[in-house]
Amino acid sequence: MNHMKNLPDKTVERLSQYRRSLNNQLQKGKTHIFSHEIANLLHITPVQVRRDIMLIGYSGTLRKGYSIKEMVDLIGKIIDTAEGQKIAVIGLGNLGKAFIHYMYEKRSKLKIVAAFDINPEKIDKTYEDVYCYHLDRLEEIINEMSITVAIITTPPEVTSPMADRLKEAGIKGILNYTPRALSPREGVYLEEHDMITSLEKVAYFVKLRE
Amino acid sequence: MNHMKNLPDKTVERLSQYRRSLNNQLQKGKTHIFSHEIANLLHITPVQVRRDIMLIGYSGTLRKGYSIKEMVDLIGKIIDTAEGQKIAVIGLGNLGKAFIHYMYEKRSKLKIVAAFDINPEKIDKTYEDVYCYHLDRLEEIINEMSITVAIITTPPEVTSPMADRLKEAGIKGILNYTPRALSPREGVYLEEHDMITSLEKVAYFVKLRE
DNA sequence: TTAGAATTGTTAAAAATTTAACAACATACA
DNA sequence: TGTATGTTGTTAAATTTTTAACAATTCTAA
Repeated sequence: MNHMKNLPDKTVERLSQYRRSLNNQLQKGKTHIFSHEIANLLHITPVQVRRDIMLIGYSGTLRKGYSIKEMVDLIGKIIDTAEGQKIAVIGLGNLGKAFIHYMYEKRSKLKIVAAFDINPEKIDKTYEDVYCYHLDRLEEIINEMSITVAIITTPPEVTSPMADRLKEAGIKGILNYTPRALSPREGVYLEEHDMITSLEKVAYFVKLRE
Repeated sequence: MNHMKNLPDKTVERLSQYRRSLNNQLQKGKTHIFSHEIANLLHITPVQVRRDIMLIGYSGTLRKGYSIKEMVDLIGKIIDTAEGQKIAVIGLGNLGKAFIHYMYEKRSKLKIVAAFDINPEKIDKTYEDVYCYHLDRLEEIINEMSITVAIITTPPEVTSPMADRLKEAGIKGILNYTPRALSPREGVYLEEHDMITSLEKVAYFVKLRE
């Protein structure tokens, strides 16, 4: 179980995707699955699937494949903390709401427990069961609820100061979905996602093929 | 100019990020920039920056660094098509709107020219200058406007049939932002993005550090 | 005018990631 | 029974990506 500390980055990313697809299959009533089936779902190679599975220390049975249930549980043990982590959404605009909606279908132990905004019309109401607080109460609520991860979906002008504030408030991981890139903060894991970049990548490869 | 056909995948992804940061700097009045400055902005290494720049065939001046303007233009030449590509958003929910809003600040030649939905309240109105059509007119409009790329932000149940329909309609690149993974379609470049995965990755690394 | 500092461009080495290859085994069925 | 088929688990090879190293150059200023 301890070799899992050293899982390759790429494998970690795929684990989450495996679970997404495996849960789908589970709902369809499937109980076992072969490596090449998983590979098809994610459009990667079967070898890669088997290798990842090896790395997390799981084994399938030779002619039946892998137990979907067992794999989902194991991935959960690796990816989630025991109690799950708590997440805050900073900025309850379209993107913030999209996140909340996304998480609503509950694939993981991760839970969005609070939203923050400065728009009085949004404050002290819930959006899909998530309560929206005034930004002034950021530090207080993060502390009270032991929130560890924050998703920034604010306007780009305030991205950077917001990251500072989140760090001060004790946040350990930031997912930045605003168009403005952040520099890393000591002691805070930072993941950037720029929606335009993902779009430009698609456009580039479309162009290449012409 | 022809060696650019073979740019490494990772370099292509970074090009778009370089431009995002360089444009920021340009607005601040900066005209030249060193490799280590760019590296700081994206939190990568200066060597990597220089190597990427080498690969796209650009050169800086030895003590002044790189001309920001020239780099932005060159990246544009590589990433954008001459006229830019046209993009459709499928599903004008929170996520669809977030995309439109994001693109509003216009960093690239890419342009969202149409949205599609089935909600009568949204149809035949514009959202931030993007006109929303009824989904029934998908094929017609894609054809008329020569739209090449589509972003799927529909509910997960219809992700897969929608991809089929988009392929039939002549779409060349799909960016899937729904929680349901797609299998690849012949002749269509597919990029998946699952918001939960990006969140789980952050949560995983936060957990690791404890 | 020469030494020193800073920066680029590029080749080579290292590290990470993916893919191939194949032995071992289970099952089906002739 | 035993042979063919299909699948896993794993080592080794190949590929991709990152990092290191350093020569070449420009500028500064002693």
